[in-house]
Amino acid sequence: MIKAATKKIAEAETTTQVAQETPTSTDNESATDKVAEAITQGIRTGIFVPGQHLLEPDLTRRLGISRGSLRESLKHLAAAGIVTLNRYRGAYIGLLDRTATLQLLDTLEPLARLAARLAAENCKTPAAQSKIEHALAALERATRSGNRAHYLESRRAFYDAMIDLGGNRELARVIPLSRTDLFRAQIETVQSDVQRKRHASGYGPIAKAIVAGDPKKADMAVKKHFDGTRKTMSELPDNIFPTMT
Amino acid sequence: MIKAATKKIAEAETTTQVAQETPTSTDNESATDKVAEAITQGIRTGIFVPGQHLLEPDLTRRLGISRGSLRESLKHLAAAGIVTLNRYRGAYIGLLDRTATLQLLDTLEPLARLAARLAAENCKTPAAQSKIEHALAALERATRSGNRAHYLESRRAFYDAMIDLGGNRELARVIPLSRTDLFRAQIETVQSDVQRKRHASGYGPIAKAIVAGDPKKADMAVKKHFDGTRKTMSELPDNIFPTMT
DNA sequence: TCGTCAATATCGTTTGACGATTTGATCAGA
DNA sequence: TCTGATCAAATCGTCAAACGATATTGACGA
Repeated sequence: MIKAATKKIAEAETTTQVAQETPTSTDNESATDKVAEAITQGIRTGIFVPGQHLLEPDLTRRLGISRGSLRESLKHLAAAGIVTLNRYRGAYIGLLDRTATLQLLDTLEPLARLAARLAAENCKTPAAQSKIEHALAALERATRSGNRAHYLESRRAFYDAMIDLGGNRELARVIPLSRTDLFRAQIETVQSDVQRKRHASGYGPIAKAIVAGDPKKADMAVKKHFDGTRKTMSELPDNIFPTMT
Repeated sequence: MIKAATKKIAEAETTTQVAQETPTSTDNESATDKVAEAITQGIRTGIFVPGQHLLEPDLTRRLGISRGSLRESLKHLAAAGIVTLNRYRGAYIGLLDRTATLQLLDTLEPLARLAARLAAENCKTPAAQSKIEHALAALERATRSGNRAHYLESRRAFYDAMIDLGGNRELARVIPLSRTDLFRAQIETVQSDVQRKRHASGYGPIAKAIVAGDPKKADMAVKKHFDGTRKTMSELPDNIFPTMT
């Protein structure tokens, strides 16, 4: 049975299509950055599955780049925690067990709350308010659409808008380095619709508090959002997490 | 589609190993990792100065590695914010202006406070307590010695001990990705002795609260420490920061 | 059935090469 | 003299090929 599963993974690897050139990509991007972007996008869209083994020869063929550039990309992604490198064994898409997920939430929460507070403090102009509201509207639209990649993209866009509004560059640098995208991509595939809805509904109060310019309320809204996520986590069965052997 | 992805997760579970890196120091370091370590250490010792331009030919000669490996290292360091890469212009050791420094403190503070709380909660055994006390003793010794590299090293070791004790792996991953080392290395060269002493004295109460197993007090001690650092920052003249051209 | 050992696949690293871009100096003209 | 264009050198981004090192796999024999 192990063999069969392995074969299925192999099939998925070989039949996976290269992510077509992103229409929004700028020409200023280097090849290695484009590859990194392709992989992160592939995780969002489900082309790459958490835990999947990435083979250098395969990736170089599919992405049409040299091995050196690919390895630079993998180094970059490894530093961001998206892939893990095992010496002489290659790269794997990151995989979070239950403990790692809870620790991720503990780490991310204070950063997200800081981001919300800063955003609320700086949300004075109508332009800023509309940016948050637009991001929220897009997120709600994506939630209704049921398209997983679209939802994950909008969710990240909402965070980006919030962080950008706050104006703290270091925060903007660090938050994406937490493995939130990985966590979301992994959970998104296993949670129920009601859990998904619960999670998505948490962004409304956050946006409202930010637009109202109320840092304290924004902070609390984010805290509540994280508490809800922890609740969802506690409801998920053990078998969706990798087993440590 | 979501169903399919779920199935993929299940398959990945059975066929892929949990990417679990060995937390302790492993000697199976690759050359690129060693180079990255050499550069960060070089920053601590003052061999590399913030803002310095790193030339690939020079570094390959000096470090005795190939260009490919060096570039992988630089990619890793860039992801960690230690160096910044400019297309066709090369790599520069990161440089923080006053605003970036304050934003760095704002971002790092909640993480450090979380680390202190977790450490205090888990500091039940005598072994754990002695580890913190040893780290503090080494830090105080380094402070008295006046050796800058030694002090920066001990300071990081103290943080590492605290983070390790807390047991949150994600926090352990994210905190080094903030550019604290860069900030410290930059400030260390310009602050006065009284400022240096003030900063170093902040670690005593933190360690004491952790050893006492008092999360709340540890949290407050870290907050005070950061407030002191902000005060030091406000006392530093503008001319020590890079001028934005 | 289980352990041993060779074959294979993949990774880590080096070397060399080529075009693309920036940089700095040179030089002509106002 | 100053200004601007021109050109050569330096450096970077990328590719290709190769070699040893290591892990994985599968066959073989006890």
